[in-house]
Amino acid sequence: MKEEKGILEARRKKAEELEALGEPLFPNDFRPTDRAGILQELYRDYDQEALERLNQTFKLAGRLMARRDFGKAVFGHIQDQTGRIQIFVKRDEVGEEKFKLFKKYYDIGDILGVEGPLFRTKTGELTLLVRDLRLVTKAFRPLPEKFHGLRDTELRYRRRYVDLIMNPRVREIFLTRTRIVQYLRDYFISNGFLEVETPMMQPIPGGATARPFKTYHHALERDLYLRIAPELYLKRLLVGGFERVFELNRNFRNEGVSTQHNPEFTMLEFYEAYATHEDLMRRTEEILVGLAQELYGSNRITYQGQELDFTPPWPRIPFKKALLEIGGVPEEVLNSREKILELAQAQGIKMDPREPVLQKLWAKLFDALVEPKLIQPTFITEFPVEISPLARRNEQDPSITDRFELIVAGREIANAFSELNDPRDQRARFEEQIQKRLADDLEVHPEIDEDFIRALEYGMPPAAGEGLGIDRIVMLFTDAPSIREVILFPHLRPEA
RNA sequence: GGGCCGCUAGCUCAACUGGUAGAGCAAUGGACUCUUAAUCCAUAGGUUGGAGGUUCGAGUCCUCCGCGGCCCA
Repeated sequence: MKEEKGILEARRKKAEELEALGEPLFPNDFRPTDRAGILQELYRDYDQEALERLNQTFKLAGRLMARRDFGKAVFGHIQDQTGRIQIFVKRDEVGEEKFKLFKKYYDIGDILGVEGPLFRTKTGELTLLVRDLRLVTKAFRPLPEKFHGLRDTELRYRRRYVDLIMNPRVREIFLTRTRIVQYLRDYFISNGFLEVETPMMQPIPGGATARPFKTYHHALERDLYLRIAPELYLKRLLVGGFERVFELNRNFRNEGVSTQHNPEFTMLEFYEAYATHEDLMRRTEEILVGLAQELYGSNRITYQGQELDFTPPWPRIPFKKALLEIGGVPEEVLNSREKILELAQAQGIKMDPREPVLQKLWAKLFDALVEPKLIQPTFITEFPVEISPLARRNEQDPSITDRFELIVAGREIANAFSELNDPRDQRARFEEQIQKRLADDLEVHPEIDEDFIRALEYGMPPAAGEGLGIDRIVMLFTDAPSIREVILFPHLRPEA
């Protein structure tokens, strides 16, 4: 057994003493009827007299966060999901025996059940005068320091439960995350979209270019991959006759972990039959403005010190034009592999010189030179067909696609296009992708998803689809600099 | 992947050019019936992220490693 250090040992010993006195440490028969934050709100404007007239007692459970001991009376604060409220425990109110238990055996960090009327202290704070109290859950570990709380970033992520106890701002971020997810779900449901669930484990990972996680199904004796995107399955549903569908769930990509990337992240993908990417641009504007209004009552929000204005319409800039004018890449460079590689070298942009697809090099330039400069919401359109294997070709110019990406604050927030529904072209694009694939490229799967082609052969209605990066949207609307601040349990390397 | 910064008591942080590792909060014992970072007295608490090295002597200097953060790409 691991040797325990002073404080842990003391707490354990104390708990065992309490247990020996016949007090259960983890009872489950206390039923609170009130909550701290609700009481604060309800009785905010009640003065002492009004509270007395109420002539009512309240019952709540919460974690003891602080105590101030005066001998025969103790002030404390208890905290539940909704907030905090001060409690006043007096010997004369709770009786000698319970008072002694409280003073000697209950610690900061314990969850207590308390009962009594509300009053106002001399300083005017709404306070529960405790008539009865008991231990609901004994804490065997001490909380962090009351004033500074838990600051160490690493510890905050590794022990998010402590982070949530100590830092109200963190609770707020995750409450906002839930509101955002609920808003989006409501939006799509009320616009006639069906929420569906498609496979997380796929025999052929598709719908994006990314290195997948691989696993193995023993009974089937086959490899399976955690999905990198749900796209190909959602399109099968369009074939099946569901005309508006969405899925809001996790994707997995086997890439680095950092403040901007988590190996599992949340994506909302939606597909709309008989719509085009133009329609989706308008929808995207509507959705983000709606969120800004819902959360802040304004089209403008502040992100990391800069103001973002979501008032539509947002600029639409063709991909190539953005490279030339925003990225400052000269036209003659774009058409020469050698010159691109030269430029990349000079600017320290990482590129594989063996990469056979010129447009993939363009994409690298775009990520490095254009994306970071786009702060206000901007649609980039007309992506080259070579890097858009699932998007419909533009009718006038078959070298580009009817696709857009939404960039906000230098980050890709959404990716959408009118869907390619010609099975012949789709097969040709997949074949092209595999043919041009470098032998050690783990981001392009070397097999064609034949069943997906077969589905297209049955006829997929014309449609447009979009993926919204939920973590990034939450970052924007909670002013979070790191993806780790908006994911409850972000992946970190194993503890040192 | 590269550069820089950090890792010291449960938590938040000190410790000059290398010279006996400290404080506040938390804890323990005590005083106190309107405090809110309560106050006052006392006590205890450490393999300084890990492994090597230099030195009479290392938290401090050097090397390697681990984890995190920031910046670059």
